[in-house]
Amino acid sequence: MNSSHDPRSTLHRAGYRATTGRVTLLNLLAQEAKPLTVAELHKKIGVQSMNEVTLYRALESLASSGIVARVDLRQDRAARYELRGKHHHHIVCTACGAVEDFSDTVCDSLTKKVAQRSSSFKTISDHSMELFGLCRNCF
Amino acid sequence: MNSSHDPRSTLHRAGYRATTGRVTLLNLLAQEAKPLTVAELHKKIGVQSMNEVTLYRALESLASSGIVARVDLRQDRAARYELRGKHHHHIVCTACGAVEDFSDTVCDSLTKKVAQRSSSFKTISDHSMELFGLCRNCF
DNA sequence: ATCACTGCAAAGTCTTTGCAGTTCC
DNA sequence: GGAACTGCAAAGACTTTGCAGTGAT
Repeated sequence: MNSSHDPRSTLHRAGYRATTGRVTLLNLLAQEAKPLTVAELHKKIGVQSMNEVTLYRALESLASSGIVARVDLRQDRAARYELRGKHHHHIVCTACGAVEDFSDTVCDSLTKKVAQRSSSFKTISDHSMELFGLCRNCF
Repeated sequence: MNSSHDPRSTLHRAGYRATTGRVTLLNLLAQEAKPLTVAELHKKIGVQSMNEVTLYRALESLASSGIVARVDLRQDRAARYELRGKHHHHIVCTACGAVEDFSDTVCDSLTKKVAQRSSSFKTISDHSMELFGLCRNCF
């Protein structure tokens, strides 16, 4: 049985301690459909349960080890975080902020092609791609 | 002759006034290879020549009318701006911050495909895509 | 017992807002 | 002349840092 959905082992595997706050954070992120800001996460976790600074530090750690991803959805100045599950991209409604995921079928090959053609780049390790438009409600 | 490289007419066409600061800004952006932060632009324009707040306001206007584009290159928390010429994307070196442009050949078709398949989105008007890796110097 | 983690307070960075004076059309 | 633009000062939003105390392993 895979342990990838167990916060405690996820944390331990990455060399972190399984503190209440971080476990709660990972559980919360696991059931979220879209990337959340630190303020949103803080509110959901419970303002009392975890200091906002601690949350910042936890997210920074988790992002640096690839457990969570930091996403820019152009919605505001705040960074958004989501669990790094299977690779995907976002479609964002520029009016209401609704987010839908989609899987790409071409990014990998495009990345390879661009890397080969580039005169100054050696390796490409990651990429971002988001679409922006209007959802049915806002159209 | 096309007036698309003349800051004054660019501004006028968009309904703005061709003030010294904005003309200088557009000229500066035209000769830049990569997106710059407000602080970088401020320094290049000359700290005396244009107040930083005015620069923020100018960039906000120009971005809202599509003359400049705001870009997120994950380098720091500051927004970066570039002239919106022909559509392109960026490869960013995660070590030194070097930026190279590339043109995409697949984004448009991907966008159409995703829009068709999406259950909740009506139209897609824009997209972002950046690649991250290591340049030859940092490899 | 040790070292990662936490909370609190404080500061730092980037950006926006208000308002009075100035400039472009 | 009038609306757009500007500068200055101040506030606001988001994030980071320092340090002493707490908790997980």
